[in-house]
Amino acid sequence: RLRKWQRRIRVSDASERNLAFALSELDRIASKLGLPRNVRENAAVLYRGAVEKGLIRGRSIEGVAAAALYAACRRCRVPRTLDEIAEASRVDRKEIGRTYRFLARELGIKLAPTNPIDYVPRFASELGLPGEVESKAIAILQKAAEKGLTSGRGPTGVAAAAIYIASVLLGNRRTQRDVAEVAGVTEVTIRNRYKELTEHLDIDVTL
Amino acid sequence: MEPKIKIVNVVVSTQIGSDIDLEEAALILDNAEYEPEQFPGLVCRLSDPKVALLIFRSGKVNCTGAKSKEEAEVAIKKIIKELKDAGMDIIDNPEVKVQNMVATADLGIEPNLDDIALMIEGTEYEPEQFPGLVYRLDDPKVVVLIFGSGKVVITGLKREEDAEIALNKILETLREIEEII
DNA sequence: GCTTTAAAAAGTAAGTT
DNA sequence: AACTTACTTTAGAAAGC
Repeated sequence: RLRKWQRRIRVSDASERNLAFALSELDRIASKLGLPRNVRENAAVLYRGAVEKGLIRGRSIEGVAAAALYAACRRCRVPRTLDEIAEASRVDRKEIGRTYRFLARELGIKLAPTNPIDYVPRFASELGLPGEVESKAIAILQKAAEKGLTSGRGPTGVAAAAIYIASVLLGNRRTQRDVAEVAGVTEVTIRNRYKELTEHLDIDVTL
Repeated sequence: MEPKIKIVNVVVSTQIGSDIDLEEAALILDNAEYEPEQFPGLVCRLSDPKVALLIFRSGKVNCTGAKSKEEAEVAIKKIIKELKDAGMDIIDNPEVKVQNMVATADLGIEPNLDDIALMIEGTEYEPEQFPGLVYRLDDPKVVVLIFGSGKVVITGLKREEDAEIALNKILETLREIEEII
């Protein structure tokens, strides 16, 4: 009887220790990515939910924490790519993606596909672009979505191309190389999306 | 027979014997690779029916890359003959079972993947990772990858006729979505 | 879970020329 | 900038780690 009691204490000790570790992991990764408090809190809620439903079995705490953070970023509309999360954590993108899908399914969270528009504020800010360019890029992306020019393409690539076009149109030009770097895509991808957007949206970009 | 469905890959399994000496088989078969440290099966590629066969010590055999069950059977008979002619103890006409088939088709329309992802349960669409939307059907238990172009990949098929059934179900679902929108 | 096999879809990436 | 090659996703079997 005493044993059983001690075991319970041990188990709850381990659970608390694991939860504390998970929360510190969330904070560590979130800090590295400069994520706001609400995202961290959202991720913590998701993580606790996963613990309560016993979804951690067979998975690493770091993996679930990283996936929870990835999902929280999307829910808060300040998306980070799987590569960014993977780089900030010590979990590879494949496992984060797999765990994220598992969590979304088991916790009954349905996340809309990442909207390229959600990447614009961050990318534009990192490029030191003014609000007008940001607004123009968003307007381009809205038109692009209406014409089905975003479906199937990587959200970061389309967002990058829209920002590049907007920067040129409003006389705040950034090079494709610079935009590509902050967006984490190649210049080739920006060129491909650039061609597609300017052609189908009848945008005249005179350099 | 409206949509032109094309089977592009058939995976089949069978058994051609038991306790097969893979080292010996590797010497007999031409294009064979056997590296037990890397994988327990012997890999043999044929060019005639362009397929790949995996042969295991247990005598179990997998054949992939065929365009039909018949093609896979031809391939299996070929290696059986080669191994038998070399004196190995092999089963002659083993029963071949189709484990999976992959087909491609075209919906004829360009679907809005975002709408499908939002409105249909059981779909996964993560353009950051892959351009296709993953649609799992329960009835014919298959998985369909839907692309923005309207092209489609159906996999998990056990029977060829299920491809058209799955395709029609998806077209019907897509029509329902458009009505709602 | 991973390893190996084949094949398609479309996007993205990387290395050459 | 074009080409080529290669990896992302899906299913399924096999034997072993």
